Amino acid sequence: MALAHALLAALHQEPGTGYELTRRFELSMGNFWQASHQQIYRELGRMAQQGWLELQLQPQQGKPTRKVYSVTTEGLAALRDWLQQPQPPAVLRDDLLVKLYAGAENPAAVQAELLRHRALHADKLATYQALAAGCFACPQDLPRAEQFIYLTLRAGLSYERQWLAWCDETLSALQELG
Amino acid sequence: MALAHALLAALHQEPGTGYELTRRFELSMGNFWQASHQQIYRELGRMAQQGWLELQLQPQQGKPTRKVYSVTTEGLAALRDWLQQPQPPAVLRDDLLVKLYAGAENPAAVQAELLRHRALHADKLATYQALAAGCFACPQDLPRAEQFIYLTLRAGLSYERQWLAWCDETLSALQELG
DNA sequence: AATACCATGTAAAGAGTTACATGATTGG
DNA sequence: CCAATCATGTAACTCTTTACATGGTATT
Repeated sequence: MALAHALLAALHQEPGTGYELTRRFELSMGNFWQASHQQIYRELGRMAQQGWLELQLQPQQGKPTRKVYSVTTEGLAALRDWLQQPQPPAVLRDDLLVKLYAGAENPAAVQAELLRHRALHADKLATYQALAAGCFACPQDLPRAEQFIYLTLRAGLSYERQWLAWCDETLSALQELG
Repeated sequence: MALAHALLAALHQEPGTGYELTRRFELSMGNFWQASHQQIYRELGRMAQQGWLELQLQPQQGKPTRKVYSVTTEGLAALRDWLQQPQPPAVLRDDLLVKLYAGAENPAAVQAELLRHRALHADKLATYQALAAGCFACPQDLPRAEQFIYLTLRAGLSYERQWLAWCDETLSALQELG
């Protein structure tokens, strides 16, 4: 049920529609949680039924009615309750490392894939750095709640930097292996 | 279908039973792939039906028959084929970061959870370091295929070291936030 | 006597992915 | 005119988790 809690956290920060949440899960939250619009719409429906969210309809001309969700008192209580429950660390399931494990079968293919991933991580890192320099230029001046959000961005930076460094280290090890 | 490929990689390194694979997925491979025994037994059955694995039965007295799986020529071909196909980087879905995102609702709870995770990461790091010092003391003397496996262990080390450092950094940021 | 380990599975529920589907508006 | 963006959803499928189930052996 963690998608539900991620949605609670997002909607508690600011109410929004399924579509907007999909965007947010691609940008700021996408850093540590990924969800497709199908998942989000389904989950929002469930959560509204459960009483965690309330729905405000905003009809528009020529467009589907906007369904703006916001967190109810029960929803906030559920979020607070969940914050106190210990959770195991995220599980890692990484194709690239499976490939490296069997890398002796085709070192060139693995090397190519490492280079590709290196580029993807470098891109993400650049995106996060731009975000940090832009919206979070002076973190100590931010409202309190946003300082916590800034700390999640720092996690993204640290995560991408680590993979980038590991790709480089591994590529040179492969060079030496020949 | 990536569990299938992780199993191919594991069984290509050395044939084994579902139970043994479950152990291996807890130890060396658990570093980058996690799978429960239920998943593993089911997937092994499917893969055998598909012709990727062959099965050798070793009856035992007083115990269930051991079912030792090994990779067939088709299985190896499937693994080699998969090695060449580009794959997106692993997705991260981390409860802890969702909690931090909503951390303003209960900073103390988040701090406690960070400390708990810090300890878990420190434990894992120690386990990997012991493995590196033990089985992989002289990596350059290892057989070629195991040098690739060693590189996946280095990923685990890097990953845990990064989370540990991030936990520390974030904990001191929380101190300052008060 | 109890716990842990070996060794295998089934069933059901929950979460996530992929494909399909619609229709207006805006920018190049 | 085509592609992208806004905005919503359904259906089918796959993958993962949790719970249930059995039974012998070894250790404390």
